[in-house]
Amino acid sequence: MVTEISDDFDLKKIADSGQCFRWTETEDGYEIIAGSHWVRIREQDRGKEVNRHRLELTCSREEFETFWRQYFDLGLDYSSVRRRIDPEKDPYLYRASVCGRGIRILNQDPWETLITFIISQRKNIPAIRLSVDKLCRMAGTRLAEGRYSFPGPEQLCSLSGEQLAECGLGYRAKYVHRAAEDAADGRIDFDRLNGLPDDALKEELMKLYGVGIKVANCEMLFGFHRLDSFPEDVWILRLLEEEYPGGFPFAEYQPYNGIMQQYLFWYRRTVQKK
DNA sequence: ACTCAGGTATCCT
DNA sequence: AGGATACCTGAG
Repeated sequence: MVTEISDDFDLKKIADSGQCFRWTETEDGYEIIAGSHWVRIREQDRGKEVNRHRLELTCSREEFETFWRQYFDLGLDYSSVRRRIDPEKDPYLYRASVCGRGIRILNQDPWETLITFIISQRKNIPAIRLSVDKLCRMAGTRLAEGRYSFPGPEQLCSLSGEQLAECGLGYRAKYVHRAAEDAADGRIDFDRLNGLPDDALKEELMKLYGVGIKVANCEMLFGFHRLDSFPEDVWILRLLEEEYPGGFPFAEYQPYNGIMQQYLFWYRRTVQKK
């Protein structure tokens, strides 16, 4: 099916934004696995009009409307969020947002996101991808040739410590195993967590073994779509130190500080590279 | 060989 | 409370 989108939308920037680890580049687009859904997506007539995107997906219109529309967060107008940035008052963020235009915060499954970001600690992005992929092949459900869903809590529980080690989890294996146990028997209840306000949700997430401030914020932003949460990693910390010595003006951008974080992170990593 | 990676738990003071 | 340190492992 084909759909038209008239808003910021850039597949490559989303893929490189560090929020998703199950996108693989194809000849002319990406292949995405999310939950039990699998799709190939490409943009037709790329680069003609700025905010007019014709996307071709290998799914039915029905599946697009019931799943992928929400996944890509098409209900939020990112260009209007971006226009809140005043180039005079915040030139650094403005530059970042111009360069990062097209990034969107995906709606990903909170379970999958939790495990992925537990794995992410002290790993670079290729290494995260590799571990997650091994985990899916080992314990996920086969969707198609060579494509596996992310394993559910019970599926992950069934793996031995040795098998987890084979996925290159290292010292994170015990965190992943505990999370799988807790989710499988309901001690982690994602529906309940989803009903909590931001501050209570963060508090609950940080109680989990292997989840500190950074992973909790990533889970808030990418797993629970709390768009105001602002993960502070080594890149962002260095950036804040250099560019915002008086502190970042969070009050200006509520409730979308997380989107601003994504522009900053992407700009710093891919444009400035320092 | 060596450092570093989208950090966190644990052990100090 | 806040600071130092160990930690698995793949990539550059």
